[in-house]
Amino acid sequence: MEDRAGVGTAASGAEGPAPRRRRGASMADVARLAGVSSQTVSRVSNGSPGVIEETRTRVLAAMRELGYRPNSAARALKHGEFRTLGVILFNLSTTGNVRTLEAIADSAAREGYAITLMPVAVPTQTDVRGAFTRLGELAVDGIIVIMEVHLLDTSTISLPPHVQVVVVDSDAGDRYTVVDTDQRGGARAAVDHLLELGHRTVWHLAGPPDSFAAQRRTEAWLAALREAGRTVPPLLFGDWSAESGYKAGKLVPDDCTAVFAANDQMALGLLRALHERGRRVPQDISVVGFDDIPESASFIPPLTTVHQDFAEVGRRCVDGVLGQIRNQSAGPGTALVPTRLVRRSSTAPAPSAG
Amino acid sequence: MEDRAGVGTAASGAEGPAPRRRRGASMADVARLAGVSSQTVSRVSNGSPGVIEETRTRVLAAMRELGYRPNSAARALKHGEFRTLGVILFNLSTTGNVRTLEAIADSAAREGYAITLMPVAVPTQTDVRGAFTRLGELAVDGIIVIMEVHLLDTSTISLPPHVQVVVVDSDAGDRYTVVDTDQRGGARAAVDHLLELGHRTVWHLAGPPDSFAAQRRTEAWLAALREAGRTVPPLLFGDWSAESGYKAGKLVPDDCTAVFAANDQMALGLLRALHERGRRVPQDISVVGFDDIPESASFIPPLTTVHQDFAEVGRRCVDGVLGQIRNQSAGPGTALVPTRLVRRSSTAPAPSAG
DNA sequence: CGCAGGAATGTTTACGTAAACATGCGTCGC
DNA sequence: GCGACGCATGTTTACGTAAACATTCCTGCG
Repeated sequence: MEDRAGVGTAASGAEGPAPRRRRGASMADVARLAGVSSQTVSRVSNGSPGVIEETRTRVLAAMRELGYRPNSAARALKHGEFRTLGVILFNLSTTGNVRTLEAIADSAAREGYAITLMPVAVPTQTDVRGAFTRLGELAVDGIIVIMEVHLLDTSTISLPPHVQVVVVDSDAGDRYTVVDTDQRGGARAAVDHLLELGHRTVWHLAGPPDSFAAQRRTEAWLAALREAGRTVPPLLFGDWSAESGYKAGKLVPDDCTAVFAANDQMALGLLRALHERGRRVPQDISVVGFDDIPESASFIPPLTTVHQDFAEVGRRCVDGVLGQIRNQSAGPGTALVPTRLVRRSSTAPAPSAG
Repeated sequence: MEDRAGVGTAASGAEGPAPRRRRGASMADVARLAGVSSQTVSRVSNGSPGVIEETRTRVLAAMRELGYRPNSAARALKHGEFRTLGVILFNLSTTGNVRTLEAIADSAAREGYAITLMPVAVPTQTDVRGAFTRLGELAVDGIIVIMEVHLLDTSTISLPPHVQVVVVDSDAGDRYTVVDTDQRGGARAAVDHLLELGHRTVWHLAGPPDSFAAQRRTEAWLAALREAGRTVPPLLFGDWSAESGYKAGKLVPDDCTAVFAANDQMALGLLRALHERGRRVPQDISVVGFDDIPESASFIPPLTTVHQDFAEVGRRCVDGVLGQIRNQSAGPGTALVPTRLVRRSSTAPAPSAG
């Protein structure tokens, strides 16, 4: 009576209501039903050769009957890998983050990897460390951090060993692999474009100062103006929202003929403010955005903006972690994804200048 | 010589360059270093009682030295659960989906569950089934499907057994647990609000016809008009985008005094079109949106809209799956999350009427 | 002084899978 | 006709953890 009946799928007849196992059928169950060994089931399950057609059919039938599906925990334990990547991010409310996440998920899926999400509500040091720790204990082979604000630098976050990390949009290129859009190049292209159109100088509607992306775009704007020997107008700040762009739009002086906004949403608000003030775009004033969100082609007027290739960023992130996982290779360093200026109708030659 | 040396951490002296194990340290490694049994390490790791302070300290030190972190695959295998929920969704481009996902991730994290993302690029039957299969093999205890279009109904998608499913925004309430916003109630509140303001009838700018949410909002709009005995104007269709709302705004006839848009983005485009046409909102025409996205309070004029509580939806989804996982309970059925009308400045009494 | 009792720690085992090795049987070559 | 080979399948084992059970040792009481 001490046989393995209690482990069987069905009621074992004795000892009351049979503890009705909750876990799914295992290979052993399938093997028993098909009258083969569990190893043969394993071979069928993995498509390994060396199983005669008839046996395979019988095993497959048994699998179907029992609703067998492989236990990935056991598989992961055996293989030493989870085929899963963790993504830490701070919010899902900015276009860039969401699009990047989307691209990461797609790329990962294409490589046969799943994505485990680890959102961190408030980006405090403690929370980030907590997230890293939890992810470290989670079933992931690598981690991608979508880091928009200054954090990794300011403290010694201890990453779990044996887990590879790639960071998006950060300054930590000396310690981690960083994938980022070429913010500087994009911003520079935007400013140069406006200068070439004959504008004396270019105002800048910047994003929040603690954002890496905003910071780089601002730096590049400044550098471009300085190199061209132009006067540098005061900075305007927004918080990425259209509303903040609208507010900033009210502050732009009448003699300003060109504005470079750090993202398309703020540019949208800016356009609205200018419209309300009766300043025609692009005849009186030119506007360039950043991101090339889908809607920007439908703004009034269609927005000249800097296109970011989020899909490519996602792809490189995934390639980066997987590369590290597989070859042990690829130390710290920064990979830049190129941007390109998309010229639409919100920019034109300066009104009075040549 | 047949001892366990080969299993040890360091090189065993013979046979060349020692295969340098890549997996992290295991309990056995920690145990060896601390001079205790692996069971004691387990007890320390899980905070179980019955470990003297001195031993605990020594074990913790060994853990730190080896950079030990528990192997979640082994844990999952032992426990029979992964503490992970899978989320299937079709795109990350609509506000609602993203916000819901965010809420789900937060709720899940609070319950100690992680989220595994499974995006399905093109929502064809095949792809969905594929996603379900892959997720079935994945390390998840339950699945939440964010289903915006008609799919589950039209075929027999076979869900992996032993995995609980909750669906957001679907008609499949007879077969799955469905959590949804009270689309009908919200739409009805919007229409009633406009009728109470004395508008003869209300036009409707609907979302894409294959969207469940759009469909329900349209139905409720229709029902409300019919019950009030009003004439039913022709339907306008958009695709959720501001641009489509803008286009629809050009088609609204001059004698129309009230429009109910199926989401805030389309309402935004609508406002722009009306503005360009010189129709003042709300003096000449009232507009109501749906969703209450953050920006809607900053539209011109601030938009009266139907607030959706995405956080609550996410919470209920997680509660739903976890409930099913834990109690086996909760069969099919639909849970509605209430909506509420937020009155701002885009609605006013009808121009000529009462 | 000896033994009961309990606290601290160790040993065994099972979770489900799959690599490595073992077996058994049929067929082909000489 | 008999052994070697190879193919289909079975058996053993290990992956890392933790429950269940076993052992040791110390304390306190009779």
